[in-house]
Amino acid sequence: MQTRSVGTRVKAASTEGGRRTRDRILRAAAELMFKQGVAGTSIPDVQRRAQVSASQIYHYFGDKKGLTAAVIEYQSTVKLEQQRPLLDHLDSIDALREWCERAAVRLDAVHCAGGCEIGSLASELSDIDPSARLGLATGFAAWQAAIESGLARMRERGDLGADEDVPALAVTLLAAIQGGMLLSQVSQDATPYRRAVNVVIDHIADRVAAAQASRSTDR
Amino acid sequence: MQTRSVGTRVKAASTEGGRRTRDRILRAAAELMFKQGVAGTSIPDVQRRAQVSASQIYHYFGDKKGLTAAVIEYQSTVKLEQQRPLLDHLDSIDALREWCERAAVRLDAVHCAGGCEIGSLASELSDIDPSARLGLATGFAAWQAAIESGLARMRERGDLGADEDVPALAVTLLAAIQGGMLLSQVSQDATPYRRAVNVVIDHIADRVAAAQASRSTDR
DNA sequence: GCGAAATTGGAAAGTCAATTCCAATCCTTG
DNA sequence: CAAGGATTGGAATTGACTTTCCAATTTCGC
Repeated sequence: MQTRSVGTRVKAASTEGGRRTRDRILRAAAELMFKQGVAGTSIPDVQRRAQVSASQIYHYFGDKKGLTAAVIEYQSTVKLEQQRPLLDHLDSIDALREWCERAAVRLDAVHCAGGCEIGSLASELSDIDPSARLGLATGFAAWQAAIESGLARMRERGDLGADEDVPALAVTLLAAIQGGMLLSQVSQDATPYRRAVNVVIDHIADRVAAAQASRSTDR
Repeated sequence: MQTRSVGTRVKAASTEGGRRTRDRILRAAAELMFKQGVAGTSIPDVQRRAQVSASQIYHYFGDKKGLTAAVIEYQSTVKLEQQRPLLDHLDSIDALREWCERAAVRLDAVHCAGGCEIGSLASELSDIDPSARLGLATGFAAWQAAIESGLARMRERGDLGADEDVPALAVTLLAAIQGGMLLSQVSQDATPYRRAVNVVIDHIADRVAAAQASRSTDR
């Protein structure tokens, strides 16, 4: 991963004020890139939003690519941490529904603007920025791992049959979330997201019911 | 930012050569915008690719927004027509699998670059170009309608129970396709797409099996 | 074949973004 | 408090892109 370019002339903030500035820039850039896309966000845009001068941005991030990379990492980790309490307990149908519905409420709140923070970046950057693609792949992997680990626990516990393809179920839920958010973004209505996600969870619930049935048959 | 602009100074090609030029531009723009995004595609890019001068592009499309709108319509109708034979017969589990696998093969062929022609445009433009969003919503609606009509036929036929929520199943499959393609694009591996789509089709197949079971119970 | 309309080439204007640079100013540390 | 690095402001450079414009040139209807 020769993350290139970023290695150039990037100073880590070593003073308190510096750290706050860097943070302000990062937040502003993340918000703007989420709302308008990376290409639609100019450095002057970020300057205005963060109330900083150009040199501060270049001082801390090197160039726009470096800033973008930082935003990707920021979104990946921040969104993950925000949901940590929920993510760590995705080991029941109810927990899955609750987690997905949480996102639906957020969609409602913003009238479905922007879609998924990571998904939007992924769609825009995957094909044109290899190092960004890597970062985004890592972000998605973390998400998928969280879902998988919940499902795996359900399987160990016997809620799911030993033969269930947990990775496939996990990736399907993630895909439904991403695709559902995209459809909701385009239609400006969270219904597609809710439907897609709930159908997939219904399917998982069916598998749970099947496991239960076969268990009671066994004895 | 109303739909305007497109109404401005756009000449329809009235001569044969003109039509071919317009077409060449449209194809070039569609391809480039697919591969590099709309923002990443400049007019000079399109000029080079289509071997035309700037004035020809502005002559036929008015401005970049008009060109983008034309590309959206082009992708919507062309992709739909390409798949027409399959789309009109999505009324069996096998047909659904065949249709989705067809797309998977295409993903393999391009190493998952670009994702979905409509989905990529949707993600990039939905939030920043209202008229583009409308066009994309129409495009997605056509897709969804095709899936729904196949499922509806299965329901009429009794393959699916009368109580099945066909629109929800259809939107879920569409979401899995879109989300799966996104995940595949990011990971450069068609596996996520294949898994997501097949799990959703498995679910539909389960519903078909359930309908069959309840039918044989009835008699 | 002739005139009008369609089509085309290519230069040029105007804008704006990315990035660099240098001179201030601030902070920390000894 | 003085040196030196960290941080900041803002102008200047460079380059690309969108769009306009006008002068050819071709094509079509008659």
